[in-house]
Amino acid sequence: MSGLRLFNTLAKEKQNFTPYVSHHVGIYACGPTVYDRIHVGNARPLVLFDILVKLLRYHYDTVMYVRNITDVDDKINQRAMENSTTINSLCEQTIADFQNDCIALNVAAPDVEPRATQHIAEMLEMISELVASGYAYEASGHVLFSVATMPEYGTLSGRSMDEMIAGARVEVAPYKKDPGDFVLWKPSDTTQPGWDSPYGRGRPGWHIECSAMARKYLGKEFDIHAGGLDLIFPHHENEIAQSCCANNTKNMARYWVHNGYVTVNGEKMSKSAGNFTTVADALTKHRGEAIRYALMAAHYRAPLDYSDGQVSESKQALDRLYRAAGDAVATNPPSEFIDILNDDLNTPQALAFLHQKAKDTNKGDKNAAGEIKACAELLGLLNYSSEEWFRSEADMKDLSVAEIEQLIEERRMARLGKNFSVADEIRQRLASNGIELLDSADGTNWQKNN
RNA sequence: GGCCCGGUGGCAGAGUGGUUAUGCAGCGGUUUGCAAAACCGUGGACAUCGGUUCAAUUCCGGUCCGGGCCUCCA
Repeated sequence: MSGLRLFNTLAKEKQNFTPYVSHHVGIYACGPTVYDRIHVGNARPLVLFDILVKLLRYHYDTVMYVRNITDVDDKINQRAMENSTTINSLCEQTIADFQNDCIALNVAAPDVEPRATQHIAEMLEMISELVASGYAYEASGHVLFSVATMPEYGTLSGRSMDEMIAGARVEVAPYKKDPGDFVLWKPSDTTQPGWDSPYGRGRPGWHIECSAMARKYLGKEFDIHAGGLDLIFPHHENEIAQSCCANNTKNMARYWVHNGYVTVNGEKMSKSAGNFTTVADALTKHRGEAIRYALMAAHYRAPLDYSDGQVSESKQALDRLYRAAGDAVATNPPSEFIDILNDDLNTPQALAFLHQKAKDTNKGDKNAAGEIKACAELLGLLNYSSEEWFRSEADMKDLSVAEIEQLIEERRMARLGKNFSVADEIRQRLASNGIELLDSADGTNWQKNN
């Protein structure tokens, strides 16, 4: 019994979480399409589901976390052409960049990170099952899923076929039997990546890879499927259709978890809107850990407005935690903290709890610092020693550590001689180099400010 | 056009049918040669209009405003 409760999009309410197999959890999250660097909006689910997986690992003996990489997609083809590069080298470069971004944000690698192009056979197998059982049909070189064959289609997103047809703004391809039918396989010309198949040389539609890879690594029915709100329809709806029909199961995953958007001035951050900040850009101004903190500062289902100011505040909040926790050794997270995270991953309240513990530490509670460290581990925060945190960004172009320490010694002598104007000059000089001096009974410490 | 979500103090952001989180910023203290940190105290909010209730920011309904999905999207 974990006590974990999650808001399940399928049920539209918070539910107690129980895995299919006791002590074991399987979770799948939709990963990036590797045609471009990820932006802060893409980073939110990475960080949140990283925390969710850490919490699951805390509760359960084994957790199988699968996060795919989509490396076959028409956006990739287009971008490779625009950049006069090959699809392969674009993908390899983007994956390498992606992994660096994850490291900077302290997002742990999943247990399996399957790539679509390495699972074409599994996709074709699932497609042939769907065709054989009448859920899919061939038309004009395409294979399409027939939504009319699945009465439950639309359950996840809460829309009926009638509504969708009523609101349809898409041009419907003439070969579709039904406007809602979606592509499982499509023909490739000689310039496009393609694989031989019973339907001719072609490439997979977007959705089938997740169904095929989830089945391979997690089985026909698994516990949690996660992703951004914008994947509910059509992506996840279509995954469910493919998987449930091919596998003859009631569910693909039992719990569907969706994170809210990162917004900019209240509007969704997205590639197409052009209002995005890449993680790489954000990292030129901010610490990865501060960005990570900012991404969990709002509840995961609520929108999160991204701004430099927001990240700077996160940095200040982290400073406070680092000062309080220092280099204490992590003990165990208090049950109160676990309860907070168990309640649908309430990270803002979890952070508030850490700040409460910081206050306790400052007031003399000897256990609180170790508890802060332990809690922070679950959130993937406070990964540095306080020296690393407060000094690592020090700009050493003008002053070496030895020079800083020499100046501190000169200042100490000046202070001993009550020569405070000299002491203040040294403080000023260091301050203008971004070094802040901290006097205490034990002597003078220094840190990089801001 | 259809469907969905949200509006909390200067800002960010939890939560609750009655006792007003947390961070940053403000104010007054303690401390400090200075600075920082820390501590103590303090001001300040639940979009709006109705309804239910002994009591509503919290439940219900209308209004206004904002956002999203229906098309690639985390």
